[in-house]
Amino acid sequence: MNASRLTDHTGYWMRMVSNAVSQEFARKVAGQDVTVAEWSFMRALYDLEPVPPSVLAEKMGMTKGAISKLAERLLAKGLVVRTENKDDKRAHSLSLTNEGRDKIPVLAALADENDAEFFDTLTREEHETLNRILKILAERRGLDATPVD
Amino acid sequence: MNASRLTDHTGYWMRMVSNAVSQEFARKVAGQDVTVAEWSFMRALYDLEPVPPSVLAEKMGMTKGAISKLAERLLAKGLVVRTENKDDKRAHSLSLTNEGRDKIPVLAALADENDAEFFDTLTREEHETLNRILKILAERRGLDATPVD
DNA sequence: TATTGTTATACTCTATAACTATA
DNA sequence: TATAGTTATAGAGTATAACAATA
Repeated sequence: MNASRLTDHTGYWMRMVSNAVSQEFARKVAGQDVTVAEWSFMRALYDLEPVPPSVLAEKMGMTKGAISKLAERLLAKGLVVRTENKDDKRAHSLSLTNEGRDKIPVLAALADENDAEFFDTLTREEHETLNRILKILAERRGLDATPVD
Repeated sequence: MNASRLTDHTGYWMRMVSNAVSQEFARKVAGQDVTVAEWSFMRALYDLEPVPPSVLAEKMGMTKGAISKLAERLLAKGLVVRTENKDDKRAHSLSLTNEGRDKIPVLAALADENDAEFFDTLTREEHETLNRILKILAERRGLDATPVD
């Protein structure tokens, strides 16, 4: 085990790059009064709504406690609503409000901008390969990779 | 801007995957009484020691305040030492202690294990491509990609 | 004055575990 | 008893900004 072997950990470099990307993106969405985790939550809702918190937790790789806390904040911001389940009073579903849904394209544009800033340095082929690999990895972990189109 | 376009954000998927990898790795290194950020810090030191905190901050994409806090914790654990700079009494350098250096191969083995768990699902070529791309991205951001060998 | 680094403060993110309400 | 979800608590990670010491 020599020094150069140590640099070969994919998880290490992925964390390094991902943190840089997310930190910069956090700055961008702060102007919209939204955090990165909130964007992620809203993006997932956009595909899945109406969805119970338990399913969202599974799809996002988070605990239900974490989802609950995030949901509460988005509820307070008026971006998300709860809908009661008539069959089971313990359960409910989460959806975007109109205000929340209207914010999606704005935030997506910022995400595009941020992606460009970091990934346009890659060739088109490299970028596509990276996307493909990331989706494979997400899918294998049961994270919410939308069905192959 | 339709729904399917929204799934194409590289940053989104990278964060999803990176968080899953780091969370699992955190569980693994917890048994060594080390956090993921501490491992990252120690790995960087392994390549750069002795190094002033300011340089480490730059190489790791963190603020000097964050480095200071991490360094203090590793100092308390006996894994890192400070060395005074005789020319400039404001400055100092950080290095691993023998105990810290001995821990590196143990932690690196856990990182290998964790990488295998997540990335062995890829073909060898895909894995190598991913590594190459991540290093390109890290380098362009001035993060401490060790010199090309 | 400028620079190196620390400290104080605050907030996000997340987990674990205890709890509540309903089934 | 089991399940859906919330709440309480705690700690990691990080930033910003004020500060101290030295240059």
